[in-house]
Formats: sequence, structure tokens, C-alpha cells
Amino acid sequence: MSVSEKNQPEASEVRERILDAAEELFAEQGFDAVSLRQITTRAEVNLAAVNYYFGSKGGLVVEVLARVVGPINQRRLQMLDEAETQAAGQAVEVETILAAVFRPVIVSMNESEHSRQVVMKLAGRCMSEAGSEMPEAMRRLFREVADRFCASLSKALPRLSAAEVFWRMHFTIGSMLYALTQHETLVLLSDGKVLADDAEKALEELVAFTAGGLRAQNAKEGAGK
Amino acid sequence: MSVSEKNQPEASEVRERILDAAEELFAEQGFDAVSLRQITTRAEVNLAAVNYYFGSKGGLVVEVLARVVGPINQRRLQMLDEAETQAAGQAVEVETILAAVFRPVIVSMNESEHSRQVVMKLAGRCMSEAGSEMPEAMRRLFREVADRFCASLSKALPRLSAAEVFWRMHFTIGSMLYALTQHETLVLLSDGKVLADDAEKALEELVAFTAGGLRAQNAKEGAGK
DNA sequence: ATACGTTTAAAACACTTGTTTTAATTGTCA
DNA sequence: TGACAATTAAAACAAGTGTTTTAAACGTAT
Repeated sequence: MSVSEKNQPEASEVRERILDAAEELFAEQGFDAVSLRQITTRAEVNLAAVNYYFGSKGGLVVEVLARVVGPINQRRLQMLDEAETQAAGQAVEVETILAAVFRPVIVSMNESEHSRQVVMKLAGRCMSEAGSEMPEAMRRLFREVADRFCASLSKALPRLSAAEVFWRMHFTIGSMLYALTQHETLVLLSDGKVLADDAEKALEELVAFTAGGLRAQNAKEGAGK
Repeated sequence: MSVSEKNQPEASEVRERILDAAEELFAEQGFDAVSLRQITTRAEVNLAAVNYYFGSKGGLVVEVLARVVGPINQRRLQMLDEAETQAAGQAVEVETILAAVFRPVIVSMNESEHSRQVVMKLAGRCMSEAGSEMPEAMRRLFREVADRFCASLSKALPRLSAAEVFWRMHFTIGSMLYALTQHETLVLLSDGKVLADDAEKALEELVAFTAGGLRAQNAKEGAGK
């Protein structure tokens, strides 16, 4: 009988070390590319411990993801709550909504002891890598925030049809994920014009770009050439 | 001595079948997830044929990618050429530049016999999946188009600094890739409000969004609150 | 037909993967 | 202290990977 059947909140020396090691490795190389032996070696733990504590590699992935993404999504909802109560029934400004989606990633990045890149890449991978086989648990984790932000955006952009809101949320997510996972590429390609490690600047640019995209004229309405 | 050392353009029955099968499978599941046995089985070809014709799995990946992305990039440059000569020294409109980046994917999609999704996902994966270990050959394939479009965009958006052009090209690419690779997710999440298989509509929405993002006010200039 | 280079075929190779099994160790409560 | 569960450890397992080897078949020009 494994420890995972216990009801009390699971906490164990080696369990934590496995989660920490897996988090870093997954962020660097992706879920499939990392082997259990890599993880257990870095964690200085026996190989079988992973299956003992998490049942399978898949179980470990889910727990790593939940531990990173859970607090981020929680803070997202909280920030949106505050913005909406402050708006008192009126529509929240687009930039404020976007900041509520993006900023929690930075916050979570700063308050944990992880290297900056880890949180960013992990959060990104969990959506881009896990196509349709993304476990149900994850889908549920994201469903609430997606619905809330969809509603909030629809209210802020009454000119857009429901379908258009979906399209543009989609593009917004794409911009965010690419920024999270491919930041080094940008730094590299820009020849020093874009600095690494300036998360605030990245947030600023991301909000500006996506806000512009969300507010853009309808394709049809546009310049009647 | 393998056939790949010959100087004449390589063309062979089984070679083509391998490329076709690999293309589909890579698009569906990604490069690492697909095994050589899957490929050779679908191609109805002996396992060793892959190493015979392509040297290694990596060699196969490169050739598949080049065969898909090469023509797309060629058409991109051609469309941009036409737009720039027509503009006669003046800046090309942002929407026109974006269409020159995005439309070739659709064109390539329609003229080949591949299933629609194949080209889209493959083109997407080749940038999102191959982080920094993307082979040099690929980097060179994309370098020219990236440079050309960067220059064209800078001219069309003189208000933006060089760094900001990089940032926004980055987000633009992210939107495109996410649209290419995660289109099914969007269709699914939208509850029928967004239709699959409507590439023209997708292009239209993508251009509208990214044009809006590119033209957005600077973060600093924005609403002086 | 013989010989030769090219291509296909089958099998084996060396290695890695996630997972189990089995045994030893540890800690805790009666 | 003794007993029982939880945990750690080491080894083996079965399956799959890319690649190489070896031999057979093929086609073509001498």
C-alpha cells in the first residue's frame, strides 16, 4: 500500500525532492524527454521512489504541473475578482484583464526559489506540449480561469462577436506561451536589443501587443479598400 | 555507400514513401514521439531503409522539414518582393506584410495532397518543438525570411524602436504558431462557434489580431494614468 | 550469362525506457 | 523488546528505441 492513499496532506523529504528535481528537468527538456533516472539521480533518491509516491511517471507530471499552475491560476482569479469589484458592474479595462492573466506568472516566479526560467517554461509547456492528451485534472484546472476571462473580455469588448472573442483569446494565449517558452530565442535573435531577465518589461510589451490585438478592428470593417 | 552521396537529385519510390509517411506522423505526434518502426510500417518499407536513405532519424527529420518549409518560405519571400516593388519605395501596409507571412502556409496546404492539418502542424512544430537544438540547416532556412520581414515591418512601423519590433514580431510568431498547432483546441473550446477547416477565416482573424498588436500604442505612451 | 553496384530484407545489437519484484531497513506503537 | 507498517534499496523485467550487420534479391551493362 503506497503512501498516496493516506488522507493527510502528503509531505515527505524525498517526495519534495523528487518534485523539485522533476520541476527543473521538465522545464528544461520537456516531459517526455526527461527520464525517471535523470530525476531520481538529481534528487538523490532511489529510482523506485517515483512509482512508490506517484504511481507512475504520468502521476508525477500531473503533480508537478498542479503545484506550479495551481497557485498561478488561483492568483489570476483573485486579481480578476478585485478588478471586477472595483469596476462595480462596469466593464474592466482590457489591459487590467490581461495583467490579471499574465502577472501571476511573474509573481509566482519571484516568490519561489526556482530559477526564473523554470516557472516560465513549465507553465508554457503544460499547454503547448500536452495537446489533447492533457489529463482531465489539468483541463479542469484551466477551465475556470478560461471561462472567467472569456466572460470578462466579452464584456470589455462588446463590439466583438462570441466567435471573435474565442479567436482573439486564442491568439493572446499563443503570444503568452511563446513569450514564456521562447524567451531565449528572442534575446538571441535581437542581438542585445532585448534583455533577458527583465520580466517587467516583457509583461509590459505583452500587454501592449495583446491589448492592441484584442481591440483591433474587425477584419470586415477594416479599411474598405 | 549510400545513395545519398550521389549528385543527381535523389528520387526513389521508397524514399518518397518514407518522407510522406514521416510527414504525416510527425505532424500528428511530434518528432520524438514517432518511432522509425511506425514510419516504415506505414510506408510499407523495410526498417533499415530509413538509415540507408537518410543516414539517421535526425537526417530524416531535417529532410521532412525542409520539404515542407522550404517552399513556404520561398513563397513568402516572393510575396514580399511583389508587395515591395508595388509599393515603390514606400512602406508596405502592415496587413500586406502579415499576409505574406501567413498565406503561404495555406497555399502550401491546398496544393499538396496532404490532409489540411498536416502542413499546419508540421510547420508549427518545427519552430516550437526544436528549441535551441534546431539544426543549423533550419536556422538558415528561416533566417532570411526573418530578416526580410523584420526590415519590412520596421519601415511600416517607424514609431516603434528596434527592440519593440523584435518583441512584437515575437508575439506575432507566437500567435501564428499557436493557431497552427492548436487549432483543434480552439474549435473544441468554442462550442461550435469557431469552425474547423475554414483556413481563410483563420487567416483573416490572425491578420486582424496581429496587425492590431503591431500597431498598438507604446506601453509608455499609453493612457497616462 | 557473368559480374557489379544498388537496393531490399531480416536479424541482431546495444541501449534506454517505465515499471515490478523482492529484500533490507527504518520508525513507531503496544 | 517485539511486531507491524512504512519506507528505502537493489536488481530484474519486459518492451521499445535507433542503428548496424549480414545476406539476399534486383537491375543493368559488359
